[in-house]
Order: sequence, then structure tokens, then C-alpha cells
Amino acid sequence: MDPWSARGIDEEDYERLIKEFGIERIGEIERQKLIDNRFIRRKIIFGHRSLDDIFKAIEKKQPWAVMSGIKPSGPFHLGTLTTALEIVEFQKMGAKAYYCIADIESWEDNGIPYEEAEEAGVDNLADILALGLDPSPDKAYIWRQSKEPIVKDVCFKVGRLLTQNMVNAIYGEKRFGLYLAALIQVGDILLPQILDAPQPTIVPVGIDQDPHIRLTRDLTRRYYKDIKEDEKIVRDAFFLPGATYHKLLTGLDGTDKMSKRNPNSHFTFNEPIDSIIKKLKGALTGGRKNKKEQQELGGEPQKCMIYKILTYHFEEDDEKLADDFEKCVKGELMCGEHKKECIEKVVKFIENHQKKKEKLIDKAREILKIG
RNA sequence: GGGGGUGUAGCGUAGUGGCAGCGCAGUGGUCUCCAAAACCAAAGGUCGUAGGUUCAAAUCCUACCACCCCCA
Repeated sequence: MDPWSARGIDEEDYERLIKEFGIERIGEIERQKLIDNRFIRRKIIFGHRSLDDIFKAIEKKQPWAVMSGIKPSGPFHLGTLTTALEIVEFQKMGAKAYYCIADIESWEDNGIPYEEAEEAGVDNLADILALGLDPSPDKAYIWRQSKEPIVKDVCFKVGRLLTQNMVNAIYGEKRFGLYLAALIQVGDILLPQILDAPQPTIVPVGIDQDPHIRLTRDLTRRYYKDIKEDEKIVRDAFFLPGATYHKLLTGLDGTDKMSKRNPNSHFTFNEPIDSIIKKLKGALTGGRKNKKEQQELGGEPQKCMIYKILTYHFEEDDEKLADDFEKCVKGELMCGEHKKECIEKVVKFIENHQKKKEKLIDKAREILKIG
């Protein structure tokens, strides 16, 4: 699995990942505890590491952190929306949010200079603010990798522990800069514990980002142990950063993964409305050959991108969602009609979002200290 | 530091001096409740860049750039 590639992951792969890489399944117990979280409730988040630490912190009313970030290489889209909403939801549950603008990664991976990444960073931050992230200092810390000494420091410190064989095993052979970006990301994930205090941290990510989580946990275990002076612990060992893993949305047009390469596979939040509508009209459905067969056999919502994006993002009402699923399977709901309804919801969401976001651009500039 | 290789449409490639082609993707159409699939059609190019040789250069020469491999 490669965090920088655009390959998709199918159902069997999820099972394999759970078995081979020690990702824990979100069972009914965990699900009930987090039932307010849409992504957990709808089983979009299917796995985790070290969620138990978070539950303990919540029970004991101790501080805990949610950390994630965005690579400022373009506007928000449905994929980045998932992570962003996950952060917002965990913040609402009581976590302090740590949000990183990964401009070192956008340079190493996409060749975007820091100065060019500023604009995208501001835009991205305004998006997540519009989605409800509370930026007040006691509830959030937001940084740019290129301007944050803490993360660079971690990169060098843990770099001593990393061998060629390890990076090859985790990432395969890549440009050297990508390995550096991976170590910077270790810094991002540890920042909450360095900046504030050792505390359970959850990193909500797409399953393709698990290599970064594994690397971070490995290096944390070895480097950030108890520090003792005269047999007295002067700094507690860090918590191993945890993660939640969500399933990745596939391309609207039925291709493997939403990717920048393929504009029909996704739409962005900055895109003209009619372009978004056009793409949604062309989305893959689970419909049958014709109306008659649809009525007789029913549709296949598992394959349907309209159903999927409604589940992920655009249908607030669980009952309505379950209802439509039923109707589709029974052949009572026609794809054309369903699509039209979905388009209306998406357009409404985007228009509403744009309005909120516009007012937050200046705020985003101020937070990132970009003039 | 030295040696070798590659560079052609978004991607993958053919083309050893004589009209730059093919597959996939993308676009339009037929079909479909909408899509997909299938079928039909049209489009897409500074042949890495800059010079040179030649009546004629993707093709030969020189330099540069990018990427890959090998040796020290």
C-alpha cells in the first residue's frame, strides 16, 4: 500500500489489511460509544488503532487530541471532506484539534514551492473552518510544516532510528524527499504531545495513510520513552498515536479512486456549479439496463456512487438513507430520480458552504500569518 | 567524479533520413429512467530544449535539461 499512489482498494483488501497489519476492527462496543459520529455509525470508519486510550481519556475527563492535516496542493474535494469532518466531529466530542498544512509534503510530492502552497493552504483552512472547526487557541492548534520548528526537530531526532531497510519495507523505493516528508509527518502527529503534554492522540485518515501511522508508532515507541533523572521520571513516555481508518470513496465515474489526474472522478469545492452538476449527472449508478429490469430486479446500491456520496456526506437523515436503499433494491426508486435529488442536495451544500467560507478567508490568513 | 540508457498526444507505445501512427483514457452521438457496458464518429502533436548537417531530421551530429541504471 502506498500513501502517494492513486490506486484504489477493494473490499477484500480491507479484510487483508485488518489481518496483516494489525488494524483493529470497529466492533459494536466501539460503535455504540461513538454512535454520534456519522462515519462510525454508517461504518465508513471500519478500523482503528488505540481507540481505547481515547475512551479512557474521555471517561477520566483527561485531555486528548485529534490530529490530521491537508496537503495544500489543490481545493477541497469529497475525499478531503471526509477527514476534515472527522476532525470537526472529534473536536466536538472534546478533543483539542491539531491541524496541519502539509506544505513540506506538497513540495516533496508535487513540487509546489512553499509560497505557492500558501494560497491553497488559506483556501483549505477556510474550508475546514466553514465546516465547523473551532479555531480558538484552547480548542485548536494550526500550523504550516515549513514554519513549525517542532516538526522539523522531530524529523532529525527520529531520523537517527530509521534505516534504509525500514523505509523500503514501509514505502518501497521513493524519492528521498518523500522519506523526509514522512518523518516530518511523524513530527506532525507527535506535535500535540510535545507542544502540550503526553496525551492520547487520534489521527483520522483514509486507510491508504496507514504506512505513516505505522512508522510514527514504531518511532514513537523507540524514541519517546520515559525520561529519567536520578531514577525519577521527568517526562512520561508518549502515548502511541492512534488512528481511525475510513474507507476511501471511489471515483464518481466508477474509476478506482478519486484523483486529480481524472477530473471526472471528482469535483472540488471551488468548481463552477454547472460543472459539478455535469459530473454528477455522469456518475456511475447501480441501475439496470432499462426501466423494466430495474423494476423487476431492483438496483444495486453497493455499486452506486450516488448512494455512496449521500452516505458519506450529503444525506443527513439516517432513516431516509435506509429507506432509499430499500426502495432501490425493490425497484421502486429510479436512478434518474435519485440522481436528481442528490444533485439538488449537493448544490445546496456547496452554495451554502461557499457563503460561509467566503467570510472565513481573512480569518484563515490571520491564523496562518499569511498577508 | 566516470560510464551507459531513456525522453513521441493525458497515459502506454510504434516509427534507422522522405505525409507522425496504434492502443487505452478523454470528447460527441446511438442506446438507457440516469449512468455503465456495447456500437458509431470526430478530435487530440513545438517528436525534452537549443543549435548544426541535409533538397529533406522524431530519425544523423553537438550542447543543455529531466529521469533511470551501473562503476568508484
